[in-house]
Amino acid sequence: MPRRKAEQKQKTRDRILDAAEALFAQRGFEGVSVRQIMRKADADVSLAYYHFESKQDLFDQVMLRRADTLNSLRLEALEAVERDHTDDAPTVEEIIGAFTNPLLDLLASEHEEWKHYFQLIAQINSSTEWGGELMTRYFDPLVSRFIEALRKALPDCSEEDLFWSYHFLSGTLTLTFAETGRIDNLSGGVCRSSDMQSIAERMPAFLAAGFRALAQRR
Amino acid sequence: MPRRKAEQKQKTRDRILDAAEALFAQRGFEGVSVRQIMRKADADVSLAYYHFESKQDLFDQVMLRRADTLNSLRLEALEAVERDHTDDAPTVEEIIGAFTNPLLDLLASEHEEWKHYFQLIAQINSSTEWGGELMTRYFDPLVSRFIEALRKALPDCSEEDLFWSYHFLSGTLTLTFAETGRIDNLSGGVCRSSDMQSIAERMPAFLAAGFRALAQRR
DNA sequence: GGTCTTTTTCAACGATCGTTGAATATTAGT
DNA sequence: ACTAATATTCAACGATCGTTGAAAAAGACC
Repeated sequence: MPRRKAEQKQKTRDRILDAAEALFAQRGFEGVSVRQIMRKADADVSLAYYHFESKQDLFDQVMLRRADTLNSLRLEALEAVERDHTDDAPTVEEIIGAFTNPLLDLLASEHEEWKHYFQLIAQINSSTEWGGELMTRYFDPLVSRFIEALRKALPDCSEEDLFWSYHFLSGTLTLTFAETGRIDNLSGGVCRSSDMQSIAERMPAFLAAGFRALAQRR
Repeated sequence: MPRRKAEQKQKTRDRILDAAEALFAQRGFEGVSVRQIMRKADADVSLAYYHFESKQDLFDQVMLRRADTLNSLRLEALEAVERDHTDDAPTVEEIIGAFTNPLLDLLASEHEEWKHYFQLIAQINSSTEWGGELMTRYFDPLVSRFIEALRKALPDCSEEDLFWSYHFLSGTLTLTFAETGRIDNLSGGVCRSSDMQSIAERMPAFLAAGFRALAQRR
């Protein structure tokens, strides 16, 4: 097994993925050309087709690259919370925290990379064209696991209310972590999209209250 | 003033706008070509450039066409709620209802047209590239008016909490009304994106509880 | 050093892109 | 009916698109 060469190849591949991730996040799949991606990656156009099958495949690999990391961290966080509750069930806040805290941690450690990734997810999640298959394939299994935990935390909540609550959460989450800057404009600088501290303090409380409101509905 | 001809022109213009709206909603600005739009509108390519300055202008006019209608209906609903409270302030639920009910009504009366429009808004709202200017220009003034009403309903709420609460609401709203079908997949058919009745019953309660949770935070 | 395999570059393909100017069809005003 | 104005079509432009095959460069193995 050649070492130097395989390493170099992986490095090039990652450079292409990074460039693609940033540009796709900014302008969407159709808004970016392979040529622009490779220019940003400082490599020849056709090199993209040596490392990837097609533009579509390149996009899929961008999505896949971080999906496993994210899913693992979230699952780990959920299991840690459950481990602390051997007899009783974790609270809604704790479960939502396990779902959102990994995102906050990742943004704190490697901000730019994950910011682009979350922007990409936000776009896909609110698109009818792409969202369906992609989100279902890579994220729904873990989401079902979280909903299962929430079901135990809210035993009186109906299935419909549970799914709708998660759906509302999903919209809040994807928009917030996309850091679109919308709130910066609207608030005239009072709030900043990138202020993860403020988000961590507020989002779980806001969403948990919503879950409880629907669960206690008659 | 010529009547028949001006009418025909307006009809053609609307046909182009309808086709563009549907396709932009489905695949985004860059994902659709002017030729595809005009094929769907059953008209020649260059006719697009007789009615509109450019592809970008066509997109802007698609956005503008329904913005005024939507803003007016929302403002009217808010003022109706305020009229019913001469001495005390409206509740958070009522204000949120005035913000969301017009969307439900429009979807009930002209479902397809407005569905495409809301899908378009959802895409723009969660995009860093386009969202900034467009949303700020056409919707933020009215949003500020709603936040003002919410401030009166929650006099103890800090400014930051108020803006963050609205931001969370905004994510929930745009995703939900885009009818992406995500919840249909996730729930295995228990919930349907197009079930406006279920949304009307749940969303205001969910969001109002969130607002109150942040307002009562110490 | 020479050979083989792997990585990168060069040059080009047909298709489609947004846009335009001139020609044609349709309607308005007289 | 004739003319002027408006609405629509035809034909084409240069640019860029995603993608490919063959040549060149670089590292691995003997």
